Amino acid sequence: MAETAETAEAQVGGIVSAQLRSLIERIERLEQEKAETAGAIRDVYAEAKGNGFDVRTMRTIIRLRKLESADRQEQEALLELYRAALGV
Amino acid sequence: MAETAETAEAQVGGIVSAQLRSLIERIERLEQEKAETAGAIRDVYAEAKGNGFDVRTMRTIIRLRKLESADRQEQEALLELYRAALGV
Amino acid sequence: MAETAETAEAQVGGIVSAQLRSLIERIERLEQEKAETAGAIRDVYAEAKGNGFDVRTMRTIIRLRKLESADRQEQEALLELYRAALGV
Amino acid sequence: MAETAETAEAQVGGIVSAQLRSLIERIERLEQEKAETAGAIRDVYAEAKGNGFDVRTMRTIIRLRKLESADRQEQEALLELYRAALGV
DNA sequence: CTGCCATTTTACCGGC
DNA sequence: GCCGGTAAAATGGCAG
Repeated sequence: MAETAETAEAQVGGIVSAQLRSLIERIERLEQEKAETAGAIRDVYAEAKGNGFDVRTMRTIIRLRKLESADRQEQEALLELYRAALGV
Repeated sequence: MAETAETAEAQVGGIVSAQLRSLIERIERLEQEKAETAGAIRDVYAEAKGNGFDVRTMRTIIRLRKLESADRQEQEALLELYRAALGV
Repeated sequence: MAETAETAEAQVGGIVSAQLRSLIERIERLEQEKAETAGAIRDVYAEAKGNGFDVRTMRTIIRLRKLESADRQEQEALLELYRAALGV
Repeated sequence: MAETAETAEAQVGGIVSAQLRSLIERIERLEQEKAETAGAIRDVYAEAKGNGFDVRTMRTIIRLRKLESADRQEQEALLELYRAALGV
């Protein structure tokens, strides 16, 4: 066996370090992607504004639609909960 | 006039300090009140559970009702927005 | 005896339903109260800001004060914050 | 020419409406994409946690890395974090 | 004790 | 260029 205890430990530290680096780089890549998508959204709003639409109103519409969809999902969840509670 | 510049400055610092203390104490008092209300809510859930109700279901119902009310409010806000936009 | 089994059951269902409604309303009332207190807290922060205080620093002070069992390091941070806040 | 003024106006309204719908759908699509990327990030954090890494520390590291113009103090904090993370 | 959900804090974006 | 408000991230608390 060629490695002393310290060397083995160093290897483990190296491996852990490499894992950490890999995870962090993956996250940073994804965050960049997310930022780009956010940029694209901003561009669409800007385009809309350029075509005379009111951004504030658009945001309200989109928020409302999201809310309605969340509402529907909740209703389904509640129904499912009742279903389970009643052993149907 | 009895005060040197330094003394006046110290007075100002003292006043600012007293203001800060007062504001912080008000906030802490309100936060305590909020915590107490949160405790009361927990108690009601505990009571409900003791009477055989399913807490999870109750939470879902309450969340849904809040969502519905938020939805209604948003719809009104949207209407109001349109109203304003059209100069009615 | 005037009630059939089904009627009695329906009564029980009605009572349970009323209990549930009552519990939910109590919780909703308390949550509203809690929201109002939260609003009051926001108002105090707004007032503080209006008087030239830094809200972020105040939040930090309050958070640190909540940790009554603050270790030495936190005490130092608190001191440093006061120092900075008062421009000493 | 077959269209009255009102009809032409209705057409314009229809076109505006279609434009608005298109813009909103584009935004909603992009927001969904953004949400999916956010989900992927959460997954990576979960994986990291599963491999024994401390998520809070990782978040701090990533935040510090984002501040490319980190001053010396931050660099020291980063070093300290790595040191703690690797148990040196 | 783990995962989920609510709350709180931070960051961003539009408006003035 | 700043302010205010709104959405996202992060932390803390609670149920299971």
